Amino acid sequence: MRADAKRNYDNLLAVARDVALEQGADASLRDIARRADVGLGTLYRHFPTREALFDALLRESFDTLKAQAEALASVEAPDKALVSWLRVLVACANDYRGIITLMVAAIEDPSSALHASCGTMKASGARLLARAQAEGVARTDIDGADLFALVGALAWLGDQPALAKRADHLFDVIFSSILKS
Amino acid sequence: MRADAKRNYDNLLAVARDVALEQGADASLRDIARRADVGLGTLYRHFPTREALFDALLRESFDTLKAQAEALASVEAPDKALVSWLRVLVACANDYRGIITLMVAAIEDPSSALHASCGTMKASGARLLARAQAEGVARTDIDGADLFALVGALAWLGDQPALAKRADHLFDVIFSSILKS
DNA sequence: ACCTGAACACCGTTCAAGT
DNA sequence: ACCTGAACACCGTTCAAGT
Repeated sequence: MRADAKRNYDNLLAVARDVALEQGADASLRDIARRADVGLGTLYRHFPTREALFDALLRESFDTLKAQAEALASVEAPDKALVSWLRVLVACANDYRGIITLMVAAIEDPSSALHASCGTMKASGARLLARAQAEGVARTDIDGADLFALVGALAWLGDQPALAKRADHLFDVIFSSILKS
Repeated sequence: MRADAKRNYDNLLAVARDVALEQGADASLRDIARRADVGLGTLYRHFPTREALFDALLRESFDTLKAQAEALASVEAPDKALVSWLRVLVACANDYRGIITLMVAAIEDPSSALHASCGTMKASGARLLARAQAEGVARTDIDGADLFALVGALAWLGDQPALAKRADHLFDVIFSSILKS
């Protein structure tokens, strides 16, 4: 990548982070380009879709979550491992209001730039769930897809100003019933 | 209301229903006016906000739900009454994809045209929940606001194409843990 | 009273023209 | 290679002008 292109890319990402943190996942791309002092086409060149932009914004979080899932799978008690990992996942989704909707849509859309990352998250969760189930500490009538859906629902709660304050409590309500330890 | 105005109102509502059933709660108002062969200002005259339009579209459902809640409160077993009423509420919300987001926002916004209706729904649910709790068949660590939030989360699941098929199952998972019958 | 549609200030997305 | 911004086809919302 040419030096000026690299500079634009980094600047764009930094500005997008600021804007998206305050305006959420459907922030105006035009506004981002404007604040980054860059032509709109430059934004589209670096991030052909909104999903590509958010995948870049969440890159670190996704990588960390994947590593954490692997680490937790061997050390912690299976129920604690699952719940604490899910808590982090939901928190990451809540960083960008509305991103969870893009993420769930990405699951069934292989052409989405978020598809791979979301597949990884889903698989990591499914593994932690399977271990908890195998050890008899999680109910067995849900699977990895159900778990991802529940994460989506809880992240959505955290995105709604009117409901956000209940999100943590409802997380406990729901997972206390899924785990039977 | 003048005869021509009444005709416009009814027509607008009918067209809006069709469009919203297929496009969801953020259907284009311009498109609705266009399909109703009416000026955009006429739509705004009859329905000053999107919320006002959807409150009108959901009027019957809201009234029916309120009546059902009252009827169920005296005949059915408290746990069955609660769950079956909630199922209908979620189904109504799922009629218009995305309407649940407007509804939850309306709770904390007294100026929303959906505020009253949502308050009524929340109160109806809270009453059924309180009865179930009083009779010892529902866990007591959630309140009416939590219940409404759970309904929102489940309705949101039903709105997501990638998750909708799991919504019914997760409804059961969640409420089987809230009711202890 | 009621209706119309132009006007305004925004979007997302594309692409010819520039360096 | 990369960048720019005008162009296009849309929005929601308001409001002067018409009947």
